[in-house]
Amino acid sequence: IFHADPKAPDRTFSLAIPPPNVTGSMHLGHMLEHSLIDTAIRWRRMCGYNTLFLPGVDHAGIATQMVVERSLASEGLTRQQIGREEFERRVWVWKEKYGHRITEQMKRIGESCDWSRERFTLSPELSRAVLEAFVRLHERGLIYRGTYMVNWCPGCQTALSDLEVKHEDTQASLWHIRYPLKDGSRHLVVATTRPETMLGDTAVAVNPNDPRYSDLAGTTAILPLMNREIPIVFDEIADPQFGTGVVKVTPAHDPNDLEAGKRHNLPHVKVIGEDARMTAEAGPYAGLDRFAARKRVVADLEKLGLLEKIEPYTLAISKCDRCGTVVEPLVSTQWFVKTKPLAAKVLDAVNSGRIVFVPDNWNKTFFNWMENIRDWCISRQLWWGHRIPAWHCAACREITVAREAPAACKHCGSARLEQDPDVLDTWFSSGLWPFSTLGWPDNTEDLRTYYPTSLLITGYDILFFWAARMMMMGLELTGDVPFRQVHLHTLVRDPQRRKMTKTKGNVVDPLDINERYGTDAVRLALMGAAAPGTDITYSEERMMAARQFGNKMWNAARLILLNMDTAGIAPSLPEPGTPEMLEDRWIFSRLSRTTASVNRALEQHRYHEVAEELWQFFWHDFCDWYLEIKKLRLAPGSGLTNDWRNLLGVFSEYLRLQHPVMPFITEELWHRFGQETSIALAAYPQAGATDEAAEREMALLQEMITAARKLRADHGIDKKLLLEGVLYCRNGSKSVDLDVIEKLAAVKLDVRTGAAPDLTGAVRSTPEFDLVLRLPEVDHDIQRARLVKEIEQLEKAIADKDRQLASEKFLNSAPAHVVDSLRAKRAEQAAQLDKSRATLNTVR
RNA sequence: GGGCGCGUAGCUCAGUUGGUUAGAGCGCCUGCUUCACACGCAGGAGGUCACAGGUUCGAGUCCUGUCGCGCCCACCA
Repeated sequence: IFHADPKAPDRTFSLAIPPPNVTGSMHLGHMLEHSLIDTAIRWRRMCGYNTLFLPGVDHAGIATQMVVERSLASEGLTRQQIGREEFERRVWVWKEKYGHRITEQMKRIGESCDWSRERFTLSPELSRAVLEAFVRLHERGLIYRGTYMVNWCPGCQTALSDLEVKHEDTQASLWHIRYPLKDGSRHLVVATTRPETMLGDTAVAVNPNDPRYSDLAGTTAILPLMNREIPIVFDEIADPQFGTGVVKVTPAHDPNDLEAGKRHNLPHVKVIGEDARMTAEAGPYAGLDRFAARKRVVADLEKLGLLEKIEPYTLAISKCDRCGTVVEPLVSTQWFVKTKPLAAKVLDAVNSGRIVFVPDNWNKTFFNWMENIRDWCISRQLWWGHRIPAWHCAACREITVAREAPAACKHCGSARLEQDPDVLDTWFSSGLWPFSTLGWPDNTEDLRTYYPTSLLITGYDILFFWAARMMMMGLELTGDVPFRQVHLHTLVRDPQRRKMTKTKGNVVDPLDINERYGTDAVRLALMGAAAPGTDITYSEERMMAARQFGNKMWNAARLILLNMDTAGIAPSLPEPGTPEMLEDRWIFSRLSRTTASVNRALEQHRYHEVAEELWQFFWHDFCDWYLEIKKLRLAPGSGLTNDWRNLLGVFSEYLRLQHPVMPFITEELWHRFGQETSIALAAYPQAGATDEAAEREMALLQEMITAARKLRADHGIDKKLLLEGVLYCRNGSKSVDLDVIEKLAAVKLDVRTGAAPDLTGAVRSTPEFDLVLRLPEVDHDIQRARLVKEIEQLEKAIADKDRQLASEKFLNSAPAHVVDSLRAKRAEQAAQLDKSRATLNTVR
């Protein structure tokens, strides 16, 4: 999140950077953030600017650091002794090695020492904000505690929110099991993908409108293996179209069954425990792992002849996002946030345009999610994080929620209180980030100045986890939006286009990439590839290309500095002079266009266009043409001439324009050109006027030079060999800068007005000019081949236009400017075609 | 099951509201160790824009369908 300080927009800059490991996936944003951290540190060191670092919320990251500290302690070392770099290296290694198994590790370590959980939280300011947010939401009835079906991860040993559960299509089986009726008359067949849960069945359901089973009212079935009598109930839960139309009801292990159970007052039999093993309720299966129990149940049913059939079945299996363990739905008592009222505020904010997504690809998905949002389970049974500020009374079993540990139970006055052992979902505190970092709940100067923030930049993969929660929390707790715009950037994928995640191990270390290619090159490469809406495939080639660009900038700067020295000018960036020469008028016009495009692209968050425009301008306009021409003008000992002022003016503006993309090289060059203060403080360029006449004239000049080079290249003539020739200009020769053409094309030309009387020899003809060169030897085959190809292309282009121009409908319905420009282009091409044909005839 | 997106040069990708001969980088071919840069310069080859229809004077761009690929969301046994 960038805050522009409204009090001093040109002096102050502040930057809030979330830690790179919040989700474990590799973002474009993370890579850019790393370079921003570099930049910010540099700025602060350099000029003492108001660069504000705000605390992040990476609990797992902090926990990892704790583990490393702990392992150091066992070696008798401290963090200070080994130094920051070595410490960070070890943290990285540890993360690589253990990744998602952090919970397990933390528990082991936590049990073996006396660390209190509070040590795992971050800043006291953040803890206070979390506490305050929880208490206020609780007071408003937006946080409640209840017993519901939750997603339980046996790997992490904690409850999860819906978002932390990922669905994966898997080839599984559908087991059809016979449940005999109590009277022994027949049996019902139920289908299930989780046969072990049958041990917890408390009913069998059929659809009330299903004629096949209308005679079953009031009857009971015998639950196989457990030999328990269970009622047969009529409920919509059974779909007559699916399978046999009979469904087993397991209220303790399935959300739908839980609802059905409520409707029919069915008991809950919890046969799978938090450890993923069968409970005592599972009778003979108690103690077995759930998957082992599944095998045993199936085998036992088989033995009893109660297994009707096994069908292959594709099902979306639920797995824990963090550790990949198959999630078990369990009835459990947890804390929840009531999300509907919060979501309503968010929907209103987005609908009314107070929050805008850029690009808007995700609008539809976002609305869909918000409209169908379910309550958010926020309690976690982890070993780090913010403790829930709730105290359980041992006397009356009631709960007291308070900002500070209460001395007595609010309900019965007992002092036998114990704090809830659970901690909060990390995204709960993350959701407070935009304002907790500014001093909330206090009404601080920072909060008044910077809130709401202007822009959130984040990856779409945490849109719901983070952005949506910040909106809900912000609107509820501060009454205003946390940010006005959300730019959802793309993800960087690995070369096989897979998402980069720590669990897959296909991540790259941004610091390492920065080291290898240079931070600026990495930024340029990523920005150039970051077209909104589609992901970036990580490509080393792109990094290398961007590095070459950096070198090109560096070398161009060297050229300028060397020549300044020769000219007797101290390194400086003076105000631009008067554009008198064609190349000056042209480059200023091109620069204006580039500046306009870049500013527009920045506003629209089209960063790839920024990178491309800047690349194109610098390499192919500034270096290839402008500097090549200016080199001819610069004289030793000249002092600061108008030529120099123009050159330096353009260069200076370019550096400022490029600075957000490549902060380091531009800053460095800025200082090498004698600037005292940071380039970041210089005004960002705004577009000036364009000069279309200059652009046209320059295009003609370029065409003349290219024509000469092509003739030379076609005939394989040594570049250094000076060629003589004649240039016939249709509209006179006054504006032709002969010197430039001669130098850049290594030719010596007579310039005449009018058309060439004779097109024999090595000739390039255009409607504007004929260039005839005297070559040692003219290869007519080459000449002919080129002309024939040219003629073919022109004929096709003209034929296409003629077809359009012959159509009444086109002439009547197309806008005038389209018709006009088509006619003009046709005339031009026809003229060129005539010239080419005439030349071809002479070659024949 | 619902939603979003992709398929354009050998490779990686641009192409904002439909409008002149569809672009870039890398790679490839030819020639250059010219005093900023061989991480470079000059020139060049290479595309029936996945396929089939449709709308339109005009489609890479809009619509429909097909094929292939990817992502997000989803408690149907």
